[in-house]
Amino acid sequence: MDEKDDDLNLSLRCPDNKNLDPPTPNFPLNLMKSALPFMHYHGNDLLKSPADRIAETRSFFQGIDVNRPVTVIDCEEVVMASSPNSTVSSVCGKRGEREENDGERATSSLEDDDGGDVEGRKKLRLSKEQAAVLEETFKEYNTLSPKQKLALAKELNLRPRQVEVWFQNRRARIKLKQTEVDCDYLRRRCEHLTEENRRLQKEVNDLRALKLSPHFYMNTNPPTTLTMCPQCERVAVSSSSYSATGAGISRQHNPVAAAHQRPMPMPVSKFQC
DNA sequence: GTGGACTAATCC
DNA sequence: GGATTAGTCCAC
Repeated sequence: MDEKDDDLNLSLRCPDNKNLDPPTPNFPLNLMKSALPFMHYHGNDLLKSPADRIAETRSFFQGIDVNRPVTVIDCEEVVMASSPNSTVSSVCGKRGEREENDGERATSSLEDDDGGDVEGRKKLRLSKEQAAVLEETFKEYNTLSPKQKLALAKELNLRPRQVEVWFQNRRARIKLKQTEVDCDYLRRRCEHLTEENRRLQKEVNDLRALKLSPHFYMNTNPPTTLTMCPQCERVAVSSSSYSATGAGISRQHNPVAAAHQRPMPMPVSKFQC
């Protein structure tokens, strides 16, 4: 068994850990463009790294009065981002309609009441900046309140529905990855326990063979006792007449005791001593 | 394979 | 009834 198993530190995420970061507090409700560090990627802003922008956004988010009323500047409005990486918001029409407007990717599109388009779905690729901000926000709030969603959508020039879908997918895929980690851990645990079971079975068989062995009944005065090592839980033979010279049970016929005496490399795991 | 988007089911 | 999840499609 790989000793790395000992380092397996499964941090099972509680499915409800979203509640650890309450979505609502400290989220920006002020949507004044002048206060939004990400709203304009013009001029010097383009020279800033995504990390700088994230830091700006973070400080911005944390500096907002949560109780201030929301100033929503038409969050459904789709504004073309100036960033060369920016893409137009996807459109949310029925499947089958989505191929109709391939040539119009760079234009804003008509939308229905829900912020969705009626022209058919287009594939959105988030810009690095958008993805970075979404990721950073997700680290703090893995679910968004409606106000948070609106604010973030406005900031990133996305539709609230897109932000919502992004968070849904993010949660789903993180959960999927966590499930894979869990499965891997359980598989290793199963292998470990199988191996442990095999070893114990062998010890049982050895002890049974020992019991049936003629040697077991020789020199039985004083009585031989089996004791279990509290550390490794292996059974050892002890007897007042036992000696390393073989007066008692020969180590050759007592593999358990022999194993205990021998400086055998012990399988190390957190389940064994 | 990744990730944005959708629908249906489920939860609260 | 709105929010979320599970499952899925499919553009890239």
